[in-house]
Amino acid sequence: MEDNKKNNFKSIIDKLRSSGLRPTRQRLLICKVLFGENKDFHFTAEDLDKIIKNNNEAKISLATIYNTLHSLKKCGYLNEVSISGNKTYFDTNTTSHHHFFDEANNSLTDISENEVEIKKIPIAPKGKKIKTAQVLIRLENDNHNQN
Amino acid sequence: MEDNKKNNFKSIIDKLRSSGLRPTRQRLLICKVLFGENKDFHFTAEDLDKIIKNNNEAKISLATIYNTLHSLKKCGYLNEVSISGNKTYFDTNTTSHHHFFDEANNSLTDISENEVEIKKIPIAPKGKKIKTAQVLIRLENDNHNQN
DNA sequence: CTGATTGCAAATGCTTTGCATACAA
DNA sequence: TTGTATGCAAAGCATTTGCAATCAG
Repeated sequence: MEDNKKNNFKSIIDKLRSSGLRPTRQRLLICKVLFGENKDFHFTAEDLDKIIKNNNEAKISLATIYNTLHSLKKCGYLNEVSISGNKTYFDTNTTSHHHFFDEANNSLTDISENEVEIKKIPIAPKGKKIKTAQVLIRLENDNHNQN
Repeated sequence: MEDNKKNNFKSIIDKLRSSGLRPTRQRLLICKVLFGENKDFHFTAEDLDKIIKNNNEAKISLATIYNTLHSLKKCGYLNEVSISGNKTYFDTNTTSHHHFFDEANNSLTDISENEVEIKKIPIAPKGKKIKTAQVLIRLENDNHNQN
């Protein structure tokens, strides 16, 4: 487990290097938070800022957080998800997948690709091709049947 | 056709009234723009502001445009679509439907409900129920086969 | 009249930018 | 040393809010 983390850490340095990103203290810390645990999650720049502040490992300026998130996105280590209005959400899960969006608390959850099956899909307009087809399932509270 | 517009216009007044919205000059003008032509479209508050400015019918303050859009949304005459990042898009098509999003030019197009069929869908988490399931198909340019 | 609506300008919230300082190679 | 990256504070947008003036019923 410790070994795993070390390996992850080392591989992160390599990944950054191979993408032309210098493995700076700030980038490593951010990557540790984002990719250290191996569960996928969604977050905003400010979420990440808070997590880092709470871990109270040396602080990172918000500007650097934004820079780094965009760099990681450009290199394909993060996806950007546009769902709830005005904030930019990032997703550590870069594979093709679907989402639940819970309107009661503005939270986003992954749905793995194989839990959804699309049977019929329109053809792309001329000169275009389909890049991805993602399903967004909006949830609301079920007051009649709380299970 | 003129009759149709007049009817639309009249029905808009009625609609507004029946939703408890006073048919003010500003609201009528906005509704005329949004629902006068009977094709569905997508727009931002600023788009609407420009359209109204260009038509150079009496100007409407941006704050009022925002207010009105939110009122119309609340009454179910508009849908809000969150797709391309930081701006809020509205959609005059309030029926359940899907979208193409063309990444080459950031444009959104409707896909009618019956062009898509979802075969398998996950069950909602406890205490929640599914409100809608919408498919977003991202498009990119097809450079190999322009048709 | 009386409460709803408008319009302005100021305020807010998220994100980006400019630029001097610090750092990695 | 040399170009990259960081951090701060300021600027930039889209959107919202407060409040006085205006309008609809």
